[in-house]
Amino acid sequence: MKTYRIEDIQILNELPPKAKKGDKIAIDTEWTQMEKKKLHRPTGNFASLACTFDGKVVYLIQDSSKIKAFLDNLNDGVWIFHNAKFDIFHLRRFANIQKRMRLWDTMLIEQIMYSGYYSDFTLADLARRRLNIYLPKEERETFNEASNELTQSQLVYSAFDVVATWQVYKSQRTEIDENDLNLWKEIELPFLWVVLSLSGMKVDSQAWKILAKRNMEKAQEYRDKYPEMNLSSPEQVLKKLNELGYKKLDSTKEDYLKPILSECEFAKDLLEYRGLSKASSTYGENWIEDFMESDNRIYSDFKPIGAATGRLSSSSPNMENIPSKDTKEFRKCFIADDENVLVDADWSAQEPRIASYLSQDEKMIEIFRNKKDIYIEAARLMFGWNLSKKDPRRKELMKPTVLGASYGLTEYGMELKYQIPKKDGKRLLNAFFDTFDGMRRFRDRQYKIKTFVQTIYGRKFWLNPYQKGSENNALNSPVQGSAADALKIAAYSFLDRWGWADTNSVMVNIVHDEILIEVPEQLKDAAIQMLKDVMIEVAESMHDGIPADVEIGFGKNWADAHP
DNA sequence: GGAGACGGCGCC
DNA sequence: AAAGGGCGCCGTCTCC
Repeated sequence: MKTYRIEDIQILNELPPKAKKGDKIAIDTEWTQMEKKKLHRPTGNFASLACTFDGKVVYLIQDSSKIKAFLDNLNDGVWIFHNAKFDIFHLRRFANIQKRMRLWDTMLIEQIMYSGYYSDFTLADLARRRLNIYLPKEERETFNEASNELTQSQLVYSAFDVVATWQVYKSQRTEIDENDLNLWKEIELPFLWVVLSLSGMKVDSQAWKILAKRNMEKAQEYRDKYPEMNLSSPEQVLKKLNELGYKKLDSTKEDYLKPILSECEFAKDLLEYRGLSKASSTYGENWIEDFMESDNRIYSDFKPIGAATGRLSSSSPNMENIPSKDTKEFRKCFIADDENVLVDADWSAQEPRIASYLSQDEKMIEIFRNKKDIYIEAARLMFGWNLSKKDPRRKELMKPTVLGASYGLTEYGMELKYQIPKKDGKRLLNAFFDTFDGMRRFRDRQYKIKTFVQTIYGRKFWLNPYQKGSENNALNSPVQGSAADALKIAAYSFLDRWGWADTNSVMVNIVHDEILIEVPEQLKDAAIQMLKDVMIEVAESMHDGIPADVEIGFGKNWADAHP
């Protein structure tokens, strides 16, 4: 593997020339003293901005007052970044950058082309794979500790980075096919601007801290009850359970302990403790201290392609796993500003609808066309049951069966996860695939694929047939990924229709199939109507012939707004 | 004292 | 023999 040499490039410490339409310009920035876990927030200091038109001559400035002029000169060209979200967010601290479609992101494009095939998409990974060039990691890691002024060696390496980005672009451009290019232009590129526009969610920090304190104290009571051991240590917990006579347990996770809860006080205490411990550690005081900003809002770092399926992910903090099932207390802490309300919309039974489209299962499609509840109707067709919406069998048996059918759930999983006896689980799954035989054919067809599978809009997921779980990936990725495609299109379309804002848009959170916006109270009804319309239109144009349904609500906090 | 693996668990 | 997909974050434990 090669490394770049200084004599391969020329560094000019001046503004770039005026770009012409059609110029392809790689751009890269460097920042010093960035706070870890806050790379997505305005921390650190500007160090350099570099670009190259040809992979040889690099224009590089270190004076932040020249950023605007630098970018103005590049305006007519196509901008190439590796992880544009980062550079654009930080450049916006110095220059107004409007959403533009003349943009290429080597990271997102590589993810579009190779999700599932590779798991690492750093610039160094791409340079290694595509260019056979080694970008030294050591130098890259010196930027954080650096003082504001970069050393000569750091400047050279930042120039190498922008050259690598340009060369990776060239390599991708010759290889990318029409399908992947469309995904970029129609879905990921527009959605990138949504992520850059997101506002944070406002948090009632007082309420959160009271909650955190209570959970901490309750967790402490359990620690005091078992002073001889550490309840947070699975190893010690397993030892204790063995002493109590539960010798064949090989895990202490909740699923394995549920069967013994009625007879074992320790197991019961342990699970109580775990819940409180999780709440007070992951969602404790630190959460506020670490992430709440001076405007009382929380700004998460959303990765546009966070999962190989195409889903987003969220971190620092993760806004996708705030507790909601056992208690609404946490989501009550996410609030709207005084004159505003939160509007919260999610697609109902989104994944079963997508599965019915992909499989073209006639009976499932019929149920959705008749606007019926999929779980109730499946029970009727499978067993002749006549369930009400509140019948526990709907939630406890039918939901796992219908949803699990697109994941590859087995009767063993059903027993472990839902305490459904294996015999009954087997019966449920058999009845499901007997009744919905299109789904069985779809499943069996997907299971045979060994190369890649695609979403409705063509997003690829590369399979590794030698990897455990590959068959289920083939089954589930098109379903999960199509849902992600719809989400991205809907989020962009809504903002486009509502009125675009480059930063601090009305959109405040996105959770897989759920979109949250915060709007002035008097615009609430219009927002509800528009968001619902857009989400239904987008879903129905994707799964053509199958109606979509959106549940939408509003309120002063997230819990009340959630339908 | 930090990195990384692991067990565990929050959400969709 | 194993036994549902996708994430990110916590504490523990081990290693250096």
